[in-house]
Amino acid sequence: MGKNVVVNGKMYACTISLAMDIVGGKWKTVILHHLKSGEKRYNELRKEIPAITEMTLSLQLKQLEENGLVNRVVYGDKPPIKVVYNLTEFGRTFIPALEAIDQWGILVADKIGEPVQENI
Amino acid sequence: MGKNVVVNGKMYACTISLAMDIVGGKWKTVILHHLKSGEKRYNELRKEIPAITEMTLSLQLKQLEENGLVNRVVYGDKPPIKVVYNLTEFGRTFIPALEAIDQWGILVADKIGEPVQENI
DNA sequence: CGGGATCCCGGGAGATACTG
DNA sequence: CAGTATCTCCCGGGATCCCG
Repeated sequence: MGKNVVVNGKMYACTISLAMDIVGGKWKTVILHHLKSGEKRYNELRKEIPAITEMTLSLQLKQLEENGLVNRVVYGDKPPIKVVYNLTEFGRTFIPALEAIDQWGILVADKIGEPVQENI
Repeated sequence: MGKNVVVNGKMYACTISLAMDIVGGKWKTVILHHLKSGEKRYNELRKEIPAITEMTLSLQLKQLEENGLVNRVVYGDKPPIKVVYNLTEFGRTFIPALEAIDQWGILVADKIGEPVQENI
């Protein structure tokens, strides 16, 4: 039932745990979801994910980049510089799973979520 | 881009973070994956997921049960008792996402995983 | 057999302030 | 503009032992 796999020196008993080790955590899937629609600048991501802190956002982006899911492109060498993030080809292979998770989240929200005003 | 949702008093900025809050973590998707094929006893799960500790397994099962994904059925009242876990109807709604994650994990393993002997 | 109690640790994540 | 540098807190998860 799922063969053992070794990736980057770490051993996984099944492919599910491998996948969750790469895209698990509180923010990674959220970031990937926001990059699905196209490239985004750092501050765009911050505004679209208000609950994340600067430090956590840049840390998660770095980890996604290290795992080859996200590409980081820098424009300019003197401040103000411009940095753009987008999904790599490998990152895009995760989109089907991402959408399946999103669909399930929508189902859960419809089923047991309480409605909330958009604006205060 | 994804409306705010409140579930169990917690607020989520998008459905992805809601989903990850329910099935995230190191073990929940792995457990659900092993329950996909049918009901399992506690010790069956332990043997199929050797890397998990007893305490963590029972804790994760309890949380899955609290969120309505897993059903726990007890047979007998004097030790040795028999406890069986299976997916609820709601838990089964997560299977498509689970399989999408699994497929992606397989893809990752094929792409960057190193092969490993099954037996020592 | 299927857990609970207890103790513990590492790292994920936040708050605040600062910088090339 | 796009981050770092610290410091801190919290808690998911592990280790060990025990129990109905």
